[in-house]
Amino acid sequence: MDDIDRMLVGLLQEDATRSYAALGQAVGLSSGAAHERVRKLRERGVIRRTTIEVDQEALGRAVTAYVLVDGGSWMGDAGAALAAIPEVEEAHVIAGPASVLLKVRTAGTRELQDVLRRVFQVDGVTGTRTIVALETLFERTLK
Amino acid sequence: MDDIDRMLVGLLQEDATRSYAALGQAVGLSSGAAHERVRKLRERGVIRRTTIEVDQEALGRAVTAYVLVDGGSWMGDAGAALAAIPEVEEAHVIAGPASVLLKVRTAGTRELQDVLRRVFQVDGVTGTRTIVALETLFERTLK
DNA sequence: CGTGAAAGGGTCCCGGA
DNA sequence: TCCGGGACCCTTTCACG
Repeated sequence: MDDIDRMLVGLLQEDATRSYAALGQAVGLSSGAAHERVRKLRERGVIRRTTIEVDQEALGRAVTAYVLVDGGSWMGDAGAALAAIPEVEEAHVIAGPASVLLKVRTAGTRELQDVLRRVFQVDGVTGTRTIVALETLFERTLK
Repeated sequence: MDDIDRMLVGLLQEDATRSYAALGQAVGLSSGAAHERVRKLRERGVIRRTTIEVDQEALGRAVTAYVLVDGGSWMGDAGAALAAIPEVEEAHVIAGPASVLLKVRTAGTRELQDVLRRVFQVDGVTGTRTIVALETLFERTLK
């Protein structure tokens, strides 16, 4: 995990369609060496996978909301129960004004209401507070 | 934007290294036709770009936090001012207990404190409340 | 851990339906 | 809009430094 590895990760975050030849040239290595480094970054799990970034609105996901979830008994795997709700994009156990914070994306407010109902049915949940995003200023990948 | 397009988007979200031949086979088209559809999805902006998913901890980003930002005058482009802080991954104007919600990733709590200081210096900001993630149950791409 | 080259496969652009 | 073919580039591997 040296500076060259960090450069390769940065370049691939910007555009993962770059060829190994171009990557190598950018960091001062042959295509073979660049290929080998990227292979190892994948192997070690630094690079999890290569994906596409999708415009969620174009796919009918117009509403973004954050949900603060209250409740005490997080010993049972609430994680799995929350993961079973397809509209939940993230779930974090938090320090602060609630137990868990969710990021949720739905087609509309009606569907959001439905997701909240399902969250409420998860074991140990005693309440939810929802924060709706009116406008997303930006969502980006770091560095 | 028909069912085939949606399938192609789903397949590429899972693994963007798939060949057009494999994509075509999966949706019942030739490699050329699959290529053409994906090209148009990019052109229309449904597919924004192809990237890699990086293990943030492996890159020295151990702390994830959400910051509720208070303040009234969001006419000046606070968006640009917030985007100038590299540790801010997302920024949303919200309805609820604050004006803006940020997602922030830093190496440690010391760096988080530094980010909060810079957020406070943005025009119109009157206060912040920070929610630190103790454990991330999951972060995934939808569908 | 790096290079350079060779073989196989994929991308990408056609003419035609 | 899709198919099939072909030229070209890239990936992937390997012997060697």
